[in-house]
Amino acid sequence: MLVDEMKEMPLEDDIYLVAELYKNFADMTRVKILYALTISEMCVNDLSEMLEMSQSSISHQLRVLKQARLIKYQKKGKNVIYSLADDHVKLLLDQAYEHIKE
Amino acid sequence: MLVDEMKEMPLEDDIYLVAELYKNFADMTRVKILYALTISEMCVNDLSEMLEMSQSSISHQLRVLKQARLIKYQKKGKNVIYSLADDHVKLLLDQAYEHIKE
DNA sequence: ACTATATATGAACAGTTGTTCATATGAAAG
DNA sequence: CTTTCATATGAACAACTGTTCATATATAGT
Repeated sequence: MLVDEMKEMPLEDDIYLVAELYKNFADMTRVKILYALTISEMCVNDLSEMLEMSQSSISHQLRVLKQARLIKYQKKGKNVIYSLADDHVKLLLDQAYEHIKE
Repeated sequence: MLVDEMKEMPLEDDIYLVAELYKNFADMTRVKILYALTISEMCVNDLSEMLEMSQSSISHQLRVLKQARLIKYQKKGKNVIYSLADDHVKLLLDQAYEHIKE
């Protein structure tokens, strides 16, 4: 038995944060965007074409992911290049992928 | 560079499953239930009291988690004892916890 | 300054979700 | 077999979410 095994509930605030984090992954469009960005950083239009979805829809969802700090962006001329905020994001995707493939 | 690094989008169906999986974790009540069950298996009334929520609400959410195969149950007299389906579930919780604590 | 291109944003709307309330089911005890 | 306790379920409703459409902002090129 591991010493650090959990035997108590986490704090309400932490549970809130966990649920909020997972909400970002609870929609196909956002998961697609995140997967796309694991392949390569991309501008809004690239994402829009690659995922065959309206620019507006992509843009709205990018805002959600941005606010959750799962992605970051950098302006380049007329474009805005989005990329994953860190490796943790891919880890979360991979973990889910493993789960559904078991 | 890792050999198995992803350079393609997963299939639409797999993305759907990933999003569906994460939906289960995208609600505080369900996350609370799952955390509670990492501590110990429990009947509906235990959960209801522990989380200070109505029996009906807990029962509805247990159904969702059951359908997602994240929990299993076993009847014991008048009670129904719920427990986590497998270790993977705790892993998914832990991963999120790490993320919010970084 | 004007035009074209890229992105962001707000309102509106439909679809989904989580809770409550009332009630049903089911099992055990008397 | 009736009562009690534990759980499940359905309808109703409010809140939330994701898309579309229209429009705003911003940058680059002419």
